[in-house]
Amino acid sequence: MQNTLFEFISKYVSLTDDEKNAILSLDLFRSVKKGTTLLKEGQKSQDSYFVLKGCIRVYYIIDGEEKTTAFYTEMDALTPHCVINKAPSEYFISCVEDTILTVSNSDMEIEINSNFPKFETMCRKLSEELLVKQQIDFDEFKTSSPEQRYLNLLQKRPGLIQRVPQHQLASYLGIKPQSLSRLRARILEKKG
Amino acid sequence: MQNTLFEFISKYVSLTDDEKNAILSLDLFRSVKKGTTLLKEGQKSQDSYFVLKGCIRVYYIIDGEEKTTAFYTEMDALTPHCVINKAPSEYFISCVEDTILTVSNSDMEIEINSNFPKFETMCRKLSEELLVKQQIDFDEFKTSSPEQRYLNLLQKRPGLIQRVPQHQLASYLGIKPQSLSRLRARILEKKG
DNA sequence: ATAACTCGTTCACTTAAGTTAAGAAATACG
DNA sequence: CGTATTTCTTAACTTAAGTGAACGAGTTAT
Repeated sequence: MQNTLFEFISKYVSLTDDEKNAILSLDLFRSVKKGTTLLKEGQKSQDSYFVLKGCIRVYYIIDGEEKTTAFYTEMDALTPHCVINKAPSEYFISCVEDTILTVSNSDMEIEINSNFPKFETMCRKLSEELLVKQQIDFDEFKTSSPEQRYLNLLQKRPGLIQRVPQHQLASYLGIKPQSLSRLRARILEKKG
Repeated sequence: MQNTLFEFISKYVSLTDDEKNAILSLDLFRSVKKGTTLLKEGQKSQDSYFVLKGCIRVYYIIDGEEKTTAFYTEMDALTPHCVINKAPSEYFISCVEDTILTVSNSDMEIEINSNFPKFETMCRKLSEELLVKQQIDFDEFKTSSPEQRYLNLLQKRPGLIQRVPQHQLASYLGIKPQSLSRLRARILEKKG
């Protein structure tokens, strides 16, 4: 499990064994049951997450309806808006599956930063990379239909469709669950 | 015009007069005519932009059709994907209006960085801020209908609708120009 | 000045998504 | 084990977006 974390970090900076041990001594690892809510709307939080195993999702509740906007799975890092904003959260975060993740708060990060300047470099690289990735995702979303989005997702994250309830997937694609069912039936028809 | 740049920078770090002069000596300012293409699909580029006056847009050409995904206006900064990726650009950038902007390339940024560590701090803060802003925009896009998106845009960037051709605005909203016309007529009906 | 083009709008028609409702299948729970 | 609940699918109907075509207004080019 720890290897997953270090494998991720090694994409951005290389750590000595001392540095690795320093990180391990922070005791960041947590096990969370399916259905657990990590963050609620209106809450203030300092916690960032890194998913080692399992799946967590971000969703809003708008007019009483859940609107899922993101799924984070193995090797995905998530810093909620409210941590950057220092404002109450506008959304919920909860576990789709039993999940193992690291939880780190701002104080810890400041402490790591002061001991290991490398860490700051990693954060800069990471947020630059995420910015570009997200911009590409957004562009793809804007320029394609729900059906294309679904086919796209099948290619890019083939596992996700199996792991996640359809109604959550539907709202992630910007449509209603009924439309997703219909759309899938339509695709099968075309193929067969 | 220079004040606009320093006003922007002052949101992230404070500069001494010496530092300001060092930036001015780089001769970053450019005037560009409406319609000029700053970046083409397939091109490699190192240039980042900051809009002082005017408007530039990002668009893809997919199946021969322009798909506009972003407009940048006064005080907006833009680093194209290809600068981070070091891969050929997937999209075009061109001027919607006569525009004044700063153009800086990676080499310059590295040089500024080595002389003013402040500058690196600014970049980190900026990309964190942009990441959150963009995530919120994406979430809003996913969770709303074209009509809601249009009304939203009217509120958030009221000037933009006047400054930009309707067909570009339509594809920015994820719909066809005809649908935008219809949608606007529908809204007027409801009001009147 | 006229022809060619671009741009925005409108219309009729097609296609796909939203809505409401019902029922089957899977899951959770006492 | 069976009951309740959630999840997924199907269907009929409504609403909105896509498509293709036509038109007028404004722009550009020759």
